[in-house]
Amino acid sequence: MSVESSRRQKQQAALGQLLQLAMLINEDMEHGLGRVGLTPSRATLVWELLHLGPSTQRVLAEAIGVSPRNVTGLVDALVDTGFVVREPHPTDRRAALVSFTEHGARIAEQLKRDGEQLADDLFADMPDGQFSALVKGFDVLMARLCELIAQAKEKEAQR
Amino acid sequence: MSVESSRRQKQQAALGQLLQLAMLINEDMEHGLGRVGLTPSRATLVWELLHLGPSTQRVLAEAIGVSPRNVTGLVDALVDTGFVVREPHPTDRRAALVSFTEHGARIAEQLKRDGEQLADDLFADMPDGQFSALVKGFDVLMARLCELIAQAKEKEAQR
DNA sequence: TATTGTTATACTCTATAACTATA
DNA sequence: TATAGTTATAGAGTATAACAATA
Repeated sequence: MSVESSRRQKQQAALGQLLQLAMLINEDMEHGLGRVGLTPSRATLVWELLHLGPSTQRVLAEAIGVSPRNVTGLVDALVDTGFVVREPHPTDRRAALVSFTEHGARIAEQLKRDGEQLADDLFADMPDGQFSALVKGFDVLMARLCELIAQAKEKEAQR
Repeated sequence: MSVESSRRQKQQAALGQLLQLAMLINEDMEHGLGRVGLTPSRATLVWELLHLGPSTQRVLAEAIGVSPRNVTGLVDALVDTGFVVREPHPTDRRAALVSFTEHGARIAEQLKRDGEQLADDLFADMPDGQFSALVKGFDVLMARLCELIAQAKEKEAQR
């Protein structure tokens, strides 16, 4: 077995680990969401609403990258479960402004704290040097990945 | 701003980066799957079938972690699109053996090669030292995460 | 009696297209 | 004419429960 093939195998193991890590974190977060009565998609909307403030569904659709029709369903569900309300837009009678109920605002803040807690749980015990090396690796991977995606898009556009 | 709070912020940024990295990789893979006519769930079944060889639906259900009913739908779809066939089980007349068509086997092998290619694209340019540090970070994170999940499970079991 | 896979039913997320009310 | 959000329709993934055929 050559040195190159060994590195290859390590690279595949690394990709596998990265994917598994992501899967486990997602499952963990999803589990936490379920405990407060949110699904991942609804939580994404709640998250955006926390950062945007009261917004039209159109704005929310663009923020979370789904169709306007889809947002109707997510907002319907969040209204039914008491997280948000639709209010009339002050100047545009076609539009509705989505904003938090008290309960929704409380849960949104809790999601924020939960995220902070998770980051702390994952990284707090890591020595500074190891942590910086990991972040540096993330940076490099992200840059490389964006490069790959841009290349792929270019190729597709040529067709 | 204290040193501690700065580290906190970096930790959150790191978690955000990890999640975004995972999201981008998943989107990229999903895009590739779409090009060969597979959805993520169906591809997971194809992937398991590649590693298990011809299997009953029950075995597949446990391998991919979904209900037997769900596997029925996935196999139906993969039969309709020409990736797999159901064959009678040689000794158990209740069960069906799912196995690849020629086309399915070819695509499954291609998925494997695509994964290898992606790992190469992502990591090949990384110096050995940086790569090892990154893998070490993944190891530590994975261990920490499994610890956290185990703790959470224990707490839930107490209720 | 237990197991394999099905039918029946339901919920979530997603999309496009056609339509209504309003700009 | 364009935009905001809806109804209508469709497809994918997921689940539980009841039931068939077979072990």
